[in-house]
Amino acid sequence: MSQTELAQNQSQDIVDQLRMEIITGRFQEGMPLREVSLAERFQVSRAPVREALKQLAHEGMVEAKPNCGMRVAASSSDSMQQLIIPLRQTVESFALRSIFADLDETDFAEWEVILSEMKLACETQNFIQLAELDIKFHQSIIAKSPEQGLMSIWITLVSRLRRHFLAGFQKPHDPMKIYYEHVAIVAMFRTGKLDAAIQLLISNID
Amino acid sequence: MSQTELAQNQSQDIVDQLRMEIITGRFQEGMPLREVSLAERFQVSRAPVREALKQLAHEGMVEAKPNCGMRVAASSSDSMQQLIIPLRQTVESFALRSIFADLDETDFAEWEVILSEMKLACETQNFIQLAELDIKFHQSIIAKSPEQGLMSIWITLVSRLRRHFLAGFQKPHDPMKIYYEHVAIVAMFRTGKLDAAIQLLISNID
DNA sequence: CAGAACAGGATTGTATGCAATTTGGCAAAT
DNA sequence: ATTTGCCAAATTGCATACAATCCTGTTCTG
Repeated sequence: MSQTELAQNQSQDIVDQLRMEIITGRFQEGMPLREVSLAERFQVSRAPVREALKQLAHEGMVEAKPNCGMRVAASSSDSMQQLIIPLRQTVESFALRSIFADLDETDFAEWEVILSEMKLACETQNFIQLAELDIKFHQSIIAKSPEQGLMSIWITLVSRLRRHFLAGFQKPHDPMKIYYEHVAIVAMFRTGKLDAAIQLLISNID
Repeated sequence: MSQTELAQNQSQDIVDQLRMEIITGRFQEGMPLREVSLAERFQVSRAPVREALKQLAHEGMVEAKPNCGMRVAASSSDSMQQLIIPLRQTVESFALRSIFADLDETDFAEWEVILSEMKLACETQNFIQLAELDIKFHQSIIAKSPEQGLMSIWITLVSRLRRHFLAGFQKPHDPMKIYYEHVAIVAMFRTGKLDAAIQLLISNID
Protein backbone atom coordinates (compact mmCIF):
# COMPACT_ATOMS: atom_id res chain seq x y z
CA MET A 1 0.00 0.00 0.00
CA SER A 2 1.11 3.51 -0.65
CA GLN A 3 -0.41 4.60 2.65
CA THR A 4 2.39 2.90 4.54
CA GLU A 5 5.04 5.20 3.08
CA LEU A 6 4.60 8.42 4.96
CA ALA A 7 6.07 11.35 3.13
CA GLN A 8 8.06 14.19 4.60
CA ASN A 9 5.48 16.87 4.08
CA GLN A 10 1.72 16.89 4.21
CA SER A 11 1.02 18.63 0.92
CA GLN A 12 2.69 15.83 -1.00
CA ASP A 13 0.56 13.28 0.81
CA ILE A 14 -2.53 15.23 -0.14
CA VAL A 15 -1.37 15.45 -3.74
CA ASP A 16 -0.90 11.70 -3.95
CA GLN A 17 -4.19 10.89 -2.32
CA LEU A 18 -6.26 13.34 -4.34
CA ARG A 19 -4.58 12.26 -7.56
CA MET A 20 -5.42 8.65 -6.86
CA GLU A 21 -9.01 9.51 -6.10
CA ILE A 22 -9.29 11.44 -9.34
CA ILE A 23 -7.62 8.71 -11.39
CA THR A 24 -9.87 6.02 -9.99
CA GLY A 25 -12.91 8.15 -10.69
CA ARG A 26 -13.97 8.64 -7.10
CA PHE A 27 -13.97 12.35 -7.84
CA GLN A 28 -16.01 12.89 -10.97
CA GLU A 29 -15.00 15.35 -13.67
CA GLY A 30 -16.16 18.86 -12.99
CA MET A 31 -16.56 18.24 -9.28
CA PRO A 32 -15.52 21.34 -7.35
CA LEU A 33 -12.67 20.98 -4.86
CA ARG A 34 -13.05 23.43 -2.01
CA GLU A 35 -10.06 24.24 0.13
CA VAL A 36 -11.89 24.28 3.44
CA SER A 37 -13.70 21.00 2.78
CA LEU A 38 -10.47 19.23 1.90
CA ALA A 39 -8.68 20.81 4.85
CA GLU A 40 -11.31 19.50 7.23
CA ARG A 41 -11.26 16.10 5.61
CA PHE A 42 -7.47 15.75 5.88
CA GLN A 43 -7.38 17.41 9.30
CA VAL A 44 -4.93 20.07 8.19
CA SER A 45 -5.06 23.77 7.49
CA ARG A 46 -5.75 25.33 4.13
CA ALA A 47 -2.08 26.04 3.38
CA PRO A 48 -0.98 22.50 2.45
CA VAL A 49 -4.27 21.94 0.63
CA ARG A 50 -3.66 25.03 -1.47
CA GLU A 51 -0.19 23.86 -2.41
CA ALA A 52 -1.50 20.43 -3.27
CA LEU A 53 -4.20 21.86 -5.52
CA LYS A 54 -1.66 24.08 -7.23
CA GLN A 55 0.51 21.10 -8.03
CA LEU A 56 -2.44 19.08 -9.27
CA ALA A 57 -3.40 22.00 -11.47
CA HIS A 58 0.11 22.00 -12.89
CA GLU A 59 -0.34 18.29 -13.55
CA GLY A 60 -3.61 18.94 -15.31
CA MET A 61 -5.65 16.90 -12.86
CA VAL A 62 -7.65 19.93 -11.77
CA GLU A 63 -8.31 23.23 -13.46
CA ALA A 64 -8.59 26.58 -11.76
CA LYS A 65 -10.36 29.80 -12.45
CA PRO A 66 -8.88 32.73 -10.54
CA ASN A 67 -10.89 33.64 -7.45
CA CYS A 68 -13.29 30.93 -8.42
CA GLY A 69 -11.88 27.70 -7.11
CA MET A 70 -10.73 24.46 -8.59
CA ARG A 71 -12.67 21.71 -10.32
CA VAL A 72 -11.65 18.21 -11.31
CA ALA A 73 -10.41 18.59 -14.85
CA ALA A 74 -11.79 16.62 -17.74
CA SER A 75 -9.63 13.80 -19.01
CA SER A 76 -7.46 14.66 -21.99
CA SER A 77 -9.13 14.48 -25.37
CA ASP A 78 -8.19 11.81 -27.88
CA SER A 79 -6.37 14.34 -30.01
CA MET A 80 -4.32 15.44 -27.01
CA GLN A 81 -3.35 11.84 -26.38
CA GLN A 82 -2.27 11.53 -29.98
CA LEU A 83 -0.13 14.63 -29.54
CA ILE A 84 1.45 13.52 -26.30
CA ILE A 85 2.50 10.08 -27.54
CA PRO A 86 5.22 11.30 -29.93
CA LEU A 87 6.30 13.88 -27.36
CA ARG A 88 6.80 11.15 -24.79
CA GLN A 89 8.67 9.05 -27.32
CA THR A 90 11.04 11.92 -28.04
CA VAL A 91 11.63 12.73 -24.39
CA GLU A 92 12.15 9.17 -23.25
CA SER A 93 14.42 8.36 -26.16
CA PHE A 94 16.48 11.38 -25.27
CA ALA A 95 16.65 10.29 -21.64
CA LEU A 96 17.65 6.76 -22.55
CA ARG A 97 20.40 8.02 -24.84
CA SER A 98 21.78 10.17 -22.06
CA ILE A 99 22.07 7.31 -19.59
CA PHE A 100 22.55 4.20 -21.72
CA ALA A 101 26.32 4.03 -21.62
CA ASP A 102 26.44 4.31 -17.85
CA LEU A 103 23.85 1.67 -16.95
CA ASP A 104 25.08 -0.96 -14.54
CA GLU A 105 23.78 -3.86 -12.50
CA THR A 106 22.31 -1.54 -9.90
CA ASP A 107 20.03 -0.02 -12.51
CA PHE A 108 18.99 -3.36 -13.96
CA ALA A 109 18.23 -4.69 -10.49
CA GLU A 110 16.08 -1.67 -9.74
CA TRP A 111 14.08 -2.22 -12.90
CA GLU A 112 13.67 -5.90 -12.22
CA VAL A 113 12.13 -5.09 -8.87
CA ILE A 114 9.53 -3.07 -10.74
CA LEU A 115 9.10 -5.94 -13.18
CA SER A 116 8.38 -8.42 -10.41
CA GLU A 117 5.85 -6.02 -8.91
CA MET A 118 4.31 -5.67 -12.36
CA LYS A 119 4.04 -9.41 -12.69
CA LEU A 120 2.26 -9.60 -9.36
CA ALA A 121 -0.09 -6.77 -10.30
CA CYS A 122 -0.92 -8.55 -13.56
CA GLU A 123 -1.59 -11.85 -11.86
CA THR A 124 -3.85 -10.24 -9.27
CA GLN A 125 -5.57 -8.14 -11.90
CA ASN A 126 -4.68 -5.01 -9.92
CA PHE A 127 -4.97 -2.58 -12.80
CA ILE A 128 -4.49 0.51 -10.69
CA GLN A 129 -1.20 -0.80 -9.37
CA LEU A 130 -0.22 -1.94 -12.84
CA ALA A 131 -0.82 1.52 -14.28
CA GLU A 132 1.22 3.14 -11.53
CA LEU A 133 4.05 0.65 -12.04
CA ASP A 134 4.07 1.29 -15.76
CA ILE A 135 4.44 5.00 -15.03
CA LYS A 136 7.05 4.30 -12.36
CA PHE A 137 9.11 2.27 -14.79
CA HIS A 138 9.26 4.99 -17.39
CA GLN A 139 9.76 7.66 -14.76
CA SER A 140 12.80 5.82 -13.41
CA ILE A 141 14.40 6.14 -16.83
CA ILE A 142 13.87 9.88 -16.76
CA ALA A 143 15.07 10.12 -13.18
CA LYS A 144 18.44 8.59 -14.05
CA SER A 145 19.15 11.26 -16.62
CA PRO A 146 21.43 14.01 -15.36
CA GLU A 147 19.63 16.59 -17.48
CA GLN A 148 17.98 19.15 -15.24
CA GLY A 149 14.36 19.88 -16.01
CA LEU A 150 13.75 16.73 -18.01
CA MET A 151 11.64 15.25 -15.26
CA SER A 152 9.45 18.31 -15.09
CA ILE A 153 8.70 18.14 -18.81
CA TRP A 154 8.02 14.43 -18.65
CA ILE A 155 5.70 14.83 -15.68
CA THR A 156 3.56 17.40 -17.43
CA LEU A 157 3.19 15.06 -20.38
CA VAL A 158 2.47 11.83 -18.56
CA SER A 159 0.22 13.25 -15.88
CA ARG A 160 -2.08 14.41 -18.65
CA LEU A 161 -2.79 10.84 -19.66
CA ARG A 162 -2.58 9.21 -16.28
CA ARG A 163 -6.25 8.37 -16.32
CA HIS A 164 -5.86 6.79 -19.75
CA PHE A 165 -3.30 4.36 -18.41
CA LEU A 166 -5.86 2.85 -16.11
CA ALA A 167 -8.63 2.94 -18.69
CA GLY A 168 -6.40 1.30 -21.30
CA PHE A 169 -5.44 -1.55 -19.03
CA GLN A 170 -8.98 -2.36 -18.05
CA LYS A 171 -9.92 -3.20 -21.60
CA PRO A 172 -10.14 -6.88 -22.55
CA HIS A 173 -6.44 -6.92 -23.19
CA ASP A 174 -4.22 -9.52 -21.65
CA PRO A 175 -2.39 -7.57 -18.92
CA MET A 176 0.53 -9.95 -19.02
CA LYS A 177 1.43 -8.50 -22.40
CA ILE A 178 2.22 -5.27 -20.58
CA TYR A 179 4.52 -7.16 -18.27
CA TYR A 180 6.34 -9.00 -21.03
CA GLU A 181 6.81 -5.81 -23.02
CA HIS A 182 8.74 -4.32 -20.13
CA VAL A 183 10.67 -7.52 -19.59
CA ALA A 184 11.82 -7.24 -23.17
CA ILE A 185 12.83 -3.65 -22.68
CA VAL A 186 15.02 -4.40 -19.67
CA ALA A 187 16.52 -7.40 -21.41
CA MET A 188 17.39 -5.24 -24.38
CA PHE A 189 18.93 -2.67 -22.07
CA ARG A 190 21.25 -5.40 -20.86
CA THR A 191 22.41 -6.15 -24.39
CA GLY A 192 23.83 -2.65 -24.69
CA LYS A 193 22.25 -2.13 -28.11
CA LEU A 194 21.04 1.45 -27.90
CA ASP A 195 19.08 1.69 -31.13
CA ALA A 196 17.19 -1.53 -30.54
CA ALA A 197 16.49 -0.53 -26.97
CA ILE A 198 15.08 2.79 -28.09
CA GLN A 199 12.89 1.02 -30.62
CA LEU A 200 11.43 -1.23 -27.94
CA LEU A 201 10.91 1.68 -25.60
CA ILE A 202 9.17 3.73 -28.27
CA SER A 203 6.95 0.86 -29.33
CA ASN A 204 5.85 0.52 -25.72
CA ILE A 205 4.66 4.11 -25.71
CA ASP A 206 1.36 4.08 -27.48
CA MET B 1 6.23 48.92 -20.20
CA SER B 2 4.83 45.87 -18.53
CA GLN B 3 4.84 47.69 -15.20
CA THR B 4 1.81 49.69 -16.25
CA GLU B 5 -0.41 46.61 -16.39
CA LEU B 6 -1.23 45.81 -12.81
CA ALA B 7 -2.42 42.26 -12.35
CA GLN B 8 -5.28 41.08 -10.21
CA ASN B 9 -3.20 39.25 -7.65
CA GLN B 10 0.15 40.01 -6.13
CA SER B 11 1.77 36.61 -6.57
CA GLN B 12 1.50 36.92 -10.34
CA ASP B 13 3.17 40.32 -10.21
CA ILE B 14 5.99 38.83 -8.18
CA VAL B 15 6.32 35.95 -10.63
CA ASP B 16 6.63 38.33 -13.57
CA GLN B 17 9.11 40.57 -11.86
CA LEU B 18 11.33 37.80 -10.53
CA ARG B 19 11.27 36.02 -13.86
CA MET B 20 12.37 39.15 -15.63
CA GLU B 21 15.19 39.69 -13.17
CA ILE B 22 16.37 36.14 -13.65
CA ILE B 23 16.13 36.32 -17.45
CA THR B 24 18.09 39.52 -17.59
CA GLY B 25 20.75 38.06 -15.34
CA ARG B 26 20.24 40.42 -12.42
CA PHE B 27 19.88 37.31 -10.29
CA GLN B 28 22.83 35.08 -10.98
CA GLU B 29 22.54 31.32 -11.29
CA GLY B 30 22.69 29.54 -7.96
CA MET B 31 21.73 32.63 -6.01
CA PRO B 32 19.47 31.68 -3.10
CA LEU B 33 16.01 33.22 -3.01
CA ARG B 34 14.80 33.61 0.57
CA GLU B 35 11.12 34.05 1.21
CA VAL B 36 11.47 36.66 3.94
CA SER B 37 13.93 38.76 1.98
CA LEU B 38 11.68 38.83 -1.05
CA ALA B 39 8.63 39.49 1.09
CA GLU B 40 10.32 42.52 2.64
CA ARG B 41 11.49 43.73 -0.73
CA PHE B 42 8.03 43.51 -2.32
CA GLN B 43 6.30 44.77 0.83
CA VAL B 44 4.05 41.72 1.07
CA SER B 45 3.80 38.69 3.30
CA ARG B 46 5.47 35.38 2.66
CA ALA B 47 2.33 33.73 1.25
CA PRO B 48 2.31 35.32 -2.21
CA VAL B 49 6.10 35.01 -2.37
CA ARG B 50 5.82 31.30 -1.70
CA GLU B 51 3.28 30.84 -4.46
CA ALA B 52 5.41 32.85 -6.84
CA LEU B 53 8.48 30.75 -6.12
CA LYS B 54 6.47 27.57 -6.58
CA GLN B 55 5.34 28.71 -10.00
CA LEU B 56 8.84 29.74 -10.99
CA ALA B 57 10.04 26.34 -9.88
CA HIS B 58 7.44 24.74 -12.12
CA GLU B 59 8.73 26.92 -14.93
CA GLY B 60 12.27 25.79 -14.26
CA MET B 61 13.50 29.26 -13.41
CA VAL B 62 14.36 28.26 -9.85
CA GLU B 63 15.02 24.89 -8.30
CA ALA B 64 14.00 23.85 -4.83
CA LYS B 65 15.26 21.42 -2.27
CA PRO B 66 12.60 20.54 0.33
CA ASN B 67 13.05 22.39 3.61
CA CYS B 68 16.10 23.97 2.10
CA GLY B 69 14.91 26.88 0.04
CA MET B 70 15.09 27.91 -3.57
CA ARG B 71 18.01 28.89 -5.77
CA VAL B 72 18.11 30.43 -9.19
CA ALA B 73 18.29 27.49 -11.55
CA ALA B 74 21.00 27.07 -14.12
CA SER B 75 20.03 27.78 -17.70
CA SER B 76 19.10 24.77 -19.79
CA SER B 77 21.97 22.84 -21.31
CA ASP B 78 22.56 22.82 -25.04
CA SER B 79 21.32 19.26 -25.31
CA MET B 80 18.12 20.22 -23.53
CA GLN B 81 17.61 23.01 -26.03
CA GLN B 82 18.09 20.56 -28.85
CA LEU B 83 15.46 18.32 -27.29
CA ILE B 84 12.95 21.06 -26.73
CA ILE B 85 13.05 22.44 -30.26
CA PRO B 86 11.34 19.48 -31.94
CA LEU B 87 8.92 19.25 -29.01
CA ARG B 88 7.91 22.86 -29.55
CA GLN B 89 7.57 22.26 -33.27
CA THR B 90 5.24 19.36 -32.67
CA VAL B 91 3.13 21.21 -30.12
CA GLU B 92 2.81 24.41 -32.10
CA SER B 93 2.05 22.58 -35.34
CA PHE B 94 -0.68 20.73 -33.51
CA ALA B 95 -2.08 23.98 -32.14
CA LEU B 96 -2.02 25.65 -35.52
CA ARG B 97 -3.83 22.73 -37.11
CA SER B 98 -6.53 22.89 -34.49
CA ILE B 99 -7.28 26.57 -35.07
CA PHE B 100 -6.35 27.21 -38.69
CA ALA B 101 -9.78 26.76 -40.24
CA ASP B 102 -11.40 29.16 -37.80
CA LEU B 103 -8.96 32.06 -38.05
CA ASP B 104 -10.59 35.37 -38.87
CA GLU B 105 -9.72 39.04 -39.16
CA THR B 106 -9.80 39.46 -35.38
CA ASP B 107 -6.97 36.95 -35.03
CA PHE B 108 -4.90 38.47 -37.81
CA ALA B 109 -5.36 41.93 -36.32
CA GLU B 110 -4.20 40.69 -32.93
CA TRP B 111 -1.06 39.24 -34.44
CA GLU B 112 -0.36 42.38 -36.42
CA VAL B 113 -0.41 44.38 -33.23
CA ILE B 114 2.32 42.10 -31.94
CA LEU B 115 4.17 42.50 -35.24
CA SER B 116 4.15 46.27 -34.97
CA GLU B 117 5.44 46.06 -31.42
CA MET B 118 8.12 43.69 -32.65
CA LYS B 119 9.14 46.14 -35.34
CA LEU B 120 9.46 48.88 -32.77
CA ALA B 121 11.49 46.65 -30.46
CA CYS B 122 13.81 45.77 -33.33
CA GLU B 123 14.31 49.38 -34.31
CA THR B 124 15.06 50.43 -30.75
CA GLN B 125 17.31 47.41 -30.21
CA ASN B 126 15.19 46.44 -27.21
CA PHE B 127 16.16 42.78 -27.15
CA ILE B 128 14.38 42.01 -23.93
CA GLN B 129 11.12 43.29 -25.32
CA LEU B 130 11.79 41.50 -28.60
CA ALA B 131 12.30 38.18 -26.85
CA GLU B 132 9.11 38.61 -24.87
CA LEU B 133 7.17 39.52 -28.00
CA ASP B 134 8.50 36.49 -29.81
CA ILE B 135 7.25 34.33 -26.97
CA LYS B 136 3.97 36.23 -26.85
CA PHE B 137 3.41 35.62 -30.55
CA HIS B 138 3.82 31.88 -30.31
CA GLN B 139 1.88 31.75 -27.06
CA SER B 140 -1.07 33.46 -28.72
CA ILE B 141 -1.24 30.59 -31.20
CA ILE B 142 -1.42 28.10 -28.37
CA ALA B 143 -3.95 30.22 -26.51
CA LYS B 144 -6.38 30.11 -29.41
CA SER B 145 -6.48 26.34 -29.42
CA PRO B 146 -9.51 24.89 -27.66
CA GLU B 147 -7.48 21.93 -26.45
CA GLN B 148 -7.32 21.96 -22.67
CA GLY B 149 -3.86 21.55 -21.20
CA LEU B 150 -1.99 22.46 -24.35
CA MET B 151 -0.91 25.76 -22.88
CA SER B 152 0.48 24.11 -19.79
CA ILE B 153 2.64 21.77 -21.86
CA TRP B 154 3.84 24.61 -24.06
CA ILE B 155 4.69 26.78 -21.07
CA THR B 156 6.88 24.11 -19.49
CA LEU B 157 8.77 23.78 -22.76
CA VAL B 158 9.25 27.44 -23.59
CA SER B 159 9.97 28.66 -20.08
CA ARG B 160 12.95 26.34 -20.04
CA LEU B 161 14.63 28.25 -22.83
CA ARG B 162 13.38 31.72 -22.02
CA ARG B 163 16.86 32.90 -21.17
CA HIS B 164 18.12 31.55 -24.49
CA PHE B 165 15.70 33.74 -26.37
CA LEU B 166 17.36 36.82 -25.03
CA ALA B 167 20.86 35.45 -25.43
CA GLY B 168 20.16 34.42 -29.02
CA PHE B 169 18.87 37.82 -30.00
CA GLN B 170 21.83 39.67 -28.58
CA LYS B 171 24.22 37.97 -30.93
CA PRO B 172 25.41 39.91 -33.97
CA HIS B 173 22.30 38.87 -35.84
CA ASP B 174 20.13 41.39 -37.59
CA PRO B 175 17.09 41.61 -35.31
CA MET B 176 14.90 42.73 -38.17
CA LYS B 177 15.15 39.19 -39.55
CA ILE B 178 13.16 38.06 -36.54
CA TYR B 179 10.51 40.61 -37.36
CA TYR B 180 10.25 39.67 -41.01
CA GLU B 181 10.07 35.98 -40.20
CA HIS B 182 6.96 36.62 -38.17
CA VAL B 183 5.53 38.92 -40.81
CA ALA B 184 5.86 36.04 -43.26
CA ILE B 185 4.14 33.68 -40.87
CA VAL B 186 1.11 35.93 -40.42
CA ALA B 187 0.96 36.57 -44.14
CA MET B 188 0.95 32.85 -44.80
CA PHE B 189 -1.78 32.41 -42.22
CA ARG B 190 -3.88 34.76 -44.30
CA THR B 191 -3.42 32.64 -47.41
CA GLY B 192 -5.19 29.75 -45.72
CA LYS B 193 -2.52 27.28 -46.83
CA LEU B 194 -2.09 25.13 -43.75
CA ASP B 195 0.90 23.05 -44.77
CA ALA B 196 2.93 26.03 -45.92
CA ALA B 197 1.99 27.92 -42.76
CA ILE B 198 3.14 25.04 -40.59
CA GLN B 199 6.41 24.91 -42.49
CA LEU B 200 7.07 28.58 -41.86
CA LEU B 201 6.13 28.26 -38.21
CA ILE B 202 8.39 25.26 -37.74
CA SER B 203 11.29 26.91 -39.48
CA ASN B 204 10.94 29.83 -37.12
CA ILE B 205 11.41 27.51 -34.16
CA ASP B 206 15.09 26.87 -33.92
C1' DC C 1 -43.75 41.66 -15.12
C1' DA C 2 -38.83 42.31 -16.37
C1' DG C 3 -34.49 43.94 -15.31
C1' DA C 4 -31.13 45.96 -12.44
C1' DA C 5 -29.24 47.05 -7.96
C1' DC C 6 -28.10 45.21 -3.59
C1' DA C 7 -27.14 42.50 0.36
C1' DG C 8 -25.76 38.17 2.31
C1' DG C 9 -23.04 34.10 2.22
C1' DA C 10 -19.39 31.54 0.43
C1' DT C 11 -14.74 31.21 -1.39
C1' DT C 12 -10.26 32.53 -2.53
C1' DG C 13 -6.26 35.77 -1.55
C1' DT C 14 -3.22 37.68 1.95
C1' DA C 15 -1.15 38.58 6.56
C1' DT C 16 0.77 37.08 10.87
C1' DG C 17 2.34 33.84 14.32
C1' DC C 18 4.06 29.36 15.64
C1' DA C 19 6.25 24.67 15.01
C1' DA C 20 9.44 21.59 12.75
C1' DT C 21 13.37 20.82 10.15
C1' DT C 22 17.81 21.75 8.32
C1' DT C 23 22.39 23.94 8.28
C1' DG C 24 26.62 25.64 10.05
C1' DG C 25 29.91 26.28 13.53
C1' DC C 26 31.97 25.31 17.91
C1' DA C 27 33.56 22.41 21.32
C1' DA C 28 35.17 18.18 23.12
C1' DA C 29 37.05 13.67 22.74
C1' DT C 30 40.08 10.43 20.38
C1' DA D 1 44.75 17.31 13.72
C1' DT D 2 40.46 15.00 12.69
C1' DT D 3 36.13 13.47 13.68
C1' DT D 4 31.87 13.43 16.27
C1' DG D 5 28.25 15.32 18.93
C1' DC D 6 25.45 19.08 19.86
C1' DC D 7 23.48 23.61 20.18
C1' DA D 8 21.86 27.92 18.04
C1' DA D 9 20.43 30.51 14.17
C1' DA D 10 18.10 30.60 10.02
C1' DT D 11 14.64 28.87 7.01
C1' DT D 12 10.83 26.42 5.41
C1' DG D 13 6.28 24.19 6.58
C1' DC D 14 1.91 24.74 8.80
C1' DA D 15 -1.97 26.92 11.47
C1' DT D 16 -5.03 30.67 12.27
C1' DA D 17 -7.11 35.21 11.35
C1' DC D 18 -8.47 38.85 8.38
C1' DA D 19 -9.50 41.20 3.82
C1' DA D 20 -11.06 41.18 -0.87
C1' DT D 21 -13.64 39.15 -4.38
C1' DC D 22 -17.25 36.51 -6.52
C1' DC D 23 -21.74 34.21 -6.79
C1' DT D 24 -26.74 34.00 -5.71
C1' DG D 25 -31.15 35.04 -4.05
C1' DT D 26 -33.92 38.80 -3.12
C1' DT D 27 -35.83 43.15 -3.54
C1' DC D 28 -36.57 47.50 -5.48
C1' DT D 29 -37.74 50.20 -9.55
C1' DG D 30 -39.23 51.20 -14.28
